[in-house]
Amino acid sequence: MSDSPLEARLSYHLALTFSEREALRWLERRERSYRAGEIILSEGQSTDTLFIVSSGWLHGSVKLPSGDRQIQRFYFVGDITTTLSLAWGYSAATLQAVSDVTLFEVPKNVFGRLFRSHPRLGALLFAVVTAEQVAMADRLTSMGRTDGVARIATLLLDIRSRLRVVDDLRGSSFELPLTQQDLGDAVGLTKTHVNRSLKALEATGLVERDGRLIRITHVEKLAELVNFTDRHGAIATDWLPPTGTPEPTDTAKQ
Amino acid sequence: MSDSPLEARLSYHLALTFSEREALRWLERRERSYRAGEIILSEGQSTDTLFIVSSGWLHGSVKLPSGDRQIQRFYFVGDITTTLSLAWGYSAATLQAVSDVTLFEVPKNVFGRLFRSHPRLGALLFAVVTAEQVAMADRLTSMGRTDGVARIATLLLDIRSRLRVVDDLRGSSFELPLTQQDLGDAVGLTKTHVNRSLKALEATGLVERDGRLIRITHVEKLAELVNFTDRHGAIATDWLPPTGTPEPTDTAKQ
DNA sequence: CGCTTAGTTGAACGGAGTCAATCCGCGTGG
DNA sequence: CCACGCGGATTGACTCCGTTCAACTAAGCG
Repeated sequence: MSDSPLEARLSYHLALTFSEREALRWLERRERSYRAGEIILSEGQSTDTLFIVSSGWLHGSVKLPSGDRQIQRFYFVGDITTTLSLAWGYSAATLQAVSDVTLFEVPKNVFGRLFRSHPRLGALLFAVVTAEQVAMADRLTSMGRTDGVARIATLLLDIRSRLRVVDDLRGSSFELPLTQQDLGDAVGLTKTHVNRSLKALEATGLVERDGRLIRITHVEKLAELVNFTDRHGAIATDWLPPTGTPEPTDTAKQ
Repeated sequence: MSDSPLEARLSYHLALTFSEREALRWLERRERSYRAGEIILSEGQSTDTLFIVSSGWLHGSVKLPSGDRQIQRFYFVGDITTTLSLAWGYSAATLQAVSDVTLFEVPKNVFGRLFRSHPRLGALLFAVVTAEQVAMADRLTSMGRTDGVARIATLLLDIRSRLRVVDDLRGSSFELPLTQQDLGDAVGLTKTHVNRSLKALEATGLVERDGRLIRITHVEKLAELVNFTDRHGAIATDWLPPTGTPEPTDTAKQ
């Protein structure tokens, strides 16, 4: 009965009330599917909807005048693409499907109402974005201060930990429907060097590859080697406000 | 009467109600000052407070096992350091004062209550963080896909546009109390190469330096040259929920 | 089966790092 | 008022990681 991705994501952090769960499901009404590789939204394109990932995964990227591309972030099941366009009337990046995906389209104003009807959810969503920001800061650190091998390793670990949450992920291997060019665009390397870095990673014995299948044989060891911290675990919720809405008379004080 | 930095920041996007303004001021009660260079909070240190920047600016950084440092982001007047510790019980980075600063300390749960008493502010804060995330994605792109000169130029443009908001910033020059090592730690370069990049920038005639004073003589031209977009302007607010709190009976629907 | 896209590999180049000396501004103590 | 000390800015020489350019191979597909 409850296959709501967003609900699942938030429930991971906190036990939701019936009312809250219902409100989340309310967001997930307009559904649409895309094929792997399809472009859902282009950079600069005007839009007033957000997307909640229902299945599959995708990425947001930008193109530079030089022709280079930077993949800024990946979106997995339960993620909301608020980054792209909530703050403006247009999208700050191109959203493209990595695998076949199903998305819920949420008008921004519907999303906005959620903050009013369910303040606790609003606060929780805020915290989730905050955690994402830290994850992005990690990537920044990775790109700014580590070499090719470490960048690739970090990316693989990160993707793995995201896929783990939803997909079955039996064993330690997972499918990576990304081109080496894509990997390079994500971590700031040339496809050529991505290839060499992958080879080097394999040589350490910590990672195995078979076509699009990646297997990290010693997750802990690799994580320590490249100083990786998983930012996708549970977040603190002790500071959240109580459920429901306060008395209408309760304005500022309290 | 209204020298509340957070209020000023949010008012920039939206006309606030009296009640909302009062609620924001309520956050800014515990004030504390630090000298330039002082460390306010260390990476990993446990804490349950957030900081609102009242005056001056600071940065958040992490240290790598290799000894390298990465400055992940700068905080200016009106910024809230939710990134650092809202989602966990400890800080994800080290917070250090760049200039002399004054900060308001806000307990996380007090911050949380704001979402309940003033949902619209909650949504607005959400949007602000979203915009910050896009700004950080820009930095990622800059570091992943551009050379030293462009990275430094982008950083200077970004800092300038942030300082512009609050400081007087008469003319086009501003003081940059950052070491070349700091600049390097921010954009992923060696201090040596930062120096060379700065020299190269000066050679273009678009930037002038005099000690710690930076002057960008042709902002537009430089911005276009390095493909810089200012993400700190006004954000869309048309999707925000109405002011105040809804009827207590109004739970999920609507 | 030919075509096209992605993965590999080699060789040479170059941006950025490393190492290290020198310069400079400035505060301090004498 | 001046010598000294120190952190930061500069600059030079050399090295190296990652890019470029360019084959060449493997894999999917109509």
